[in-house]
Amino acid sequence: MSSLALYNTLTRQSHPFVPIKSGEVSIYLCGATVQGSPHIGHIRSGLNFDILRRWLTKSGYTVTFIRNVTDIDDKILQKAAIEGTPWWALAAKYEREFSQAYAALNVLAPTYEPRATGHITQMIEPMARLMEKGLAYSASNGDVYLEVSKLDSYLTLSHQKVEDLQSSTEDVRSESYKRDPHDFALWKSAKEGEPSWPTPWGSGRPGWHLECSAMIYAYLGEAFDIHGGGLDLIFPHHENEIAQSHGAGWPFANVWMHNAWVTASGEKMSKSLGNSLLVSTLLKKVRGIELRWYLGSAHYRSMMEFSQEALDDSSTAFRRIESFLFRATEILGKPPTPTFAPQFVDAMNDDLAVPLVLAQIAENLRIGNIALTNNDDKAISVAANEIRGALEILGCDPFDPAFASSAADLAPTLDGVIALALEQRNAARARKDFAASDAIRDGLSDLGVSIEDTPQGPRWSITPMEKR
RNA sequence: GGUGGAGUGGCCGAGAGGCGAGGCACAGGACUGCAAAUCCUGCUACACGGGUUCAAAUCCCGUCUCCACCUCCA
Repeated sequence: MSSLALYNTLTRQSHPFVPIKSGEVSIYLCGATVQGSPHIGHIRSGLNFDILRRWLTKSGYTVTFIRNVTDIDDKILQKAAIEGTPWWALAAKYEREFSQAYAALNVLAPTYEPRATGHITQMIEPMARLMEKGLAYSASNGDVYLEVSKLDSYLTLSHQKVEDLQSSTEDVRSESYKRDPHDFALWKSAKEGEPSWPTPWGSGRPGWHLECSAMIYAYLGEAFDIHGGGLDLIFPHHENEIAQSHGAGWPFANVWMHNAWVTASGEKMSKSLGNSLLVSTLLKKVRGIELRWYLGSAHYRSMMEFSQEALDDSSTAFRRIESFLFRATEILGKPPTPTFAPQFVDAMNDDLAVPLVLAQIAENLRIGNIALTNNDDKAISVAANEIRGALEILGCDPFDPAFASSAADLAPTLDGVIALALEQRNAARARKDFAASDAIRDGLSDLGVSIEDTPQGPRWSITPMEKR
């Protein structure tokens, strides 16, 4: 049986995964800066790493998964000022929206979810170490900067040269405070009307990068296994995390994993382009499990071009799978038991080759449907078990209580009512009164109840309201 | 300018030297009172130009196009 190999952004290659502590895996994922509503790109990141986490857990590792919340930054302060609400209220509002979106898509809650503002004390330590080593300095404006030129190495993740970097306009403006335009802020000095916390170098608020280094050290220690995030965090965020943490004397992350974008019309989704697709908007069109199936279907390192058509196709495909599992459950008298086929294990171990898994599911679905018509319970069971096993890792198990709808308790009643209608239809069909039988079927269909005649008798399912 | 990524059939999307990934759509067929669902069959593609090789979508050289990052970003 194969063992897990993961692609490491640091080396641009896949390597066999070897955890620091045998049997344990520590993961840190850069979570959201809670300054707006979550769009599907944000959630794709959480979802990709959720699949990794589920797979590691199923592979027998004890996984510690930390995903932070950045609840203080320039944009949060700006937006709060514009809206006239306290910055912490704005941050909390969007943090709740992210939590709801994660939950709707069955992204497991992290082992711990630290907030930046709750870890100011922990940020002092790396700053102090960097100051002691002479790698950081306190500038005349009260900011604390990391002096990039003093580092042993810099930009090892993005493989760039410092001199090739373009200087930003901000750097040009603040050059008088920085010793070098490429130095970056660990700590920003207190400004009128902005929140601040005291430090030995004056009061202020954290720079963007320091919080992650500090929280990683607090929860995962000096060295940990996997650091994840979106592709756009490689530079500057992750480079600067490396700079701070290495500078502080910590070995830091072993493997760096980065997920690719969801694009719309070929371009990265972003608020400035106005092409953001909010999770809440899409959840009005498809169920959470369907949106997850769609967003999880591409390989995590591949760009994913969103289209409504692709989402609809994907939902239809998922309902086929679901329908098979439900029919199998009815025939077998119990839900399938998740199992993992060797090919599935190989695919997941190959840097999470989800698209290969999709092909395996499609093949199993075909075999399972044939078994269904042949009344081959053994084959039905094998196919259903393997499909459910794969869906479980992908976080799309229809039997997962996380996806149970509030209407579930109405199901027995509905079932009875529809069964009654179907009895009438069968009676009509028996006396060859097809006008009457079709009228019943059409009537149910108008209400969103679709009927399938199977060798085991008619089945019904509900078509979501928005699809009609 | 620097650093990466991508271009695969009508559409989506894997693969990374040699047995047609897979899905959707479409066409034909089986089943059905008719549908739906399901199954079977068909649709044989790798941006362009060279090269290496017995063999290239895959390796090499060149070209074109698109995307991302270069201090807000998942």
